[in-house]
Amino acid sequence: MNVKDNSVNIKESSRDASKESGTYHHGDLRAAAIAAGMEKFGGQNHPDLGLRALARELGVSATALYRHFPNKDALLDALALEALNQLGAHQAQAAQSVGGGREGFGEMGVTYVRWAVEHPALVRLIYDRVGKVDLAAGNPTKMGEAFYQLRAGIAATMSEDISPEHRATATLHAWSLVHGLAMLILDGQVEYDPDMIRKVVTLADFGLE
Amino acid sequence: MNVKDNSVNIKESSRDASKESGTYHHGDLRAAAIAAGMEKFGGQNHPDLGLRALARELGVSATALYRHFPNKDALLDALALEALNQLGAHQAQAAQSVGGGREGFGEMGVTYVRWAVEHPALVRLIYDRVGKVDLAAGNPTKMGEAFYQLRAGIAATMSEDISPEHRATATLHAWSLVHGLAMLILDGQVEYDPDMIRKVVTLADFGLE
DNA sequence: ACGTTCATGTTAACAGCATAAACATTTGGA
DNA sequence: TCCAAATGTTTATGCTGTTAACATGAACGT
Repeated sequence: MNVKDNSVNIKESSRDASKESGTYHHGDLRAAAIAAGMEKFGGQNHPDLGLRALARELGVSATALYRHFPNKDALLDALALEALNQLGAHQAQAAQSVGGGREGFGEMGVTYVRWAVEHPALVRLIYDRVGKVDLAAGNPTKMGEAFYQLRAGIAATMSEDISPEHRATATLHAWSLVHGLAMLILDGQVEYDPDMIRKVVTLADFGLE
Repeated sequence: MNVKDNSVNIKESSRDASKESGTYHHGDLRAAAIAAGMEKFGGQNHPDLGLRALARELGVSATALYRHFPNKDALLDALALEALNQLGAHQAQAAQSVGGGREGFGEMGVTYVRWAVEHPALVRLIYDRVGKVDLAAGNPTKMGEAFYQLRAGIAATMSEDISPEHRATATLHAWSLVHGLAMLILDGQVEYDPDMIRKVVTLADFGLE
């Protein structure tokens, strides 16, 4: 017999973990793994995930995740994509409820930084994974699209009667500013203060108004 | 007998590693370890150091480093401090050979970004370690001083007849901008191009001239 | 000159990690 | 109903950081 005398317990705990969408025989492990991973990264600063720990938390064997992800990096990629989509949605929503110009970008920047502060490990994960994935295999991944959306959201706060080159430069300027500010906060070099963020961000003048 | 028949070889390779400042009996391992670590991080993007690999490279036993560093983090801290000092020196030198105002800061920013691009793993290491160390034990570490020097270098490009608060805001703005730009490049989101860097950085207008 | 002490290095061992191979079981379709 | 594919478990391998016990050699007091 492969399974020992506590097999029933193991199965039960497996069932407890997730019993929705039970299309196949034990549970929807892949989704459960991503959900648990996202939750684990939610309140953390530095991304640190152990396959064994995650599997234990899911009530499943240590190597079970290899049926759904070829390796750890693949799981992290999935998490990073999920996180990037969340950030993108947040950002798009903020861009919608805001006008253009300096104040508009101020709101936009504050939103970016706040999301980063609230999900430090996820921001780190996003940039860490995309830095390795996109370069390795020149694949037009979904992460590429998601990043395009992000940049588009930032560019949306700028008026349209400026040259494309200047527009590109200004977009990069804005992205660098908010990203750098967020990173300095996450790395403990600057303390988070929304008012201060807005002051710093609204100092930006792209010559766009 | 504790040492096997190849003990002589081991000793010899240990001597080869570093024979200067031989104050104590085998070699100056601590310095050699830091030097080797710096070299290993020099041409790397993501910081990744293995104690065993490093020890092997130094011709020394796997656990020998524990006589000089309480743990791996302590070694990384030492490396980060060394790197931060190098960056600081580079930055101070750049600040000296440059005037104030927008162009001055442009030169300064290009220097910061270029150093980051040339030493990716070291920049990552610096911010990674300082983010954990300074917060954990509220110690007025040498890294704190080094960072102060860094900010001072950036602030030096600004004229003096502006209010301290505005000055602080502008400094943070400038730091965020160049740091974010550097990070986006290291993470593969922006390709390194000195001219573009200068364009983006000189877009900054802090109301300081 | 000699013996002790301390800094430094080595060996062996432990727990945890990612991962691969072989085996077991459940599901779903022919 | 039966076979194949999907999913999970067990076992094993080689890596990692770290600790404990032991060895060595240099420095220092007498």
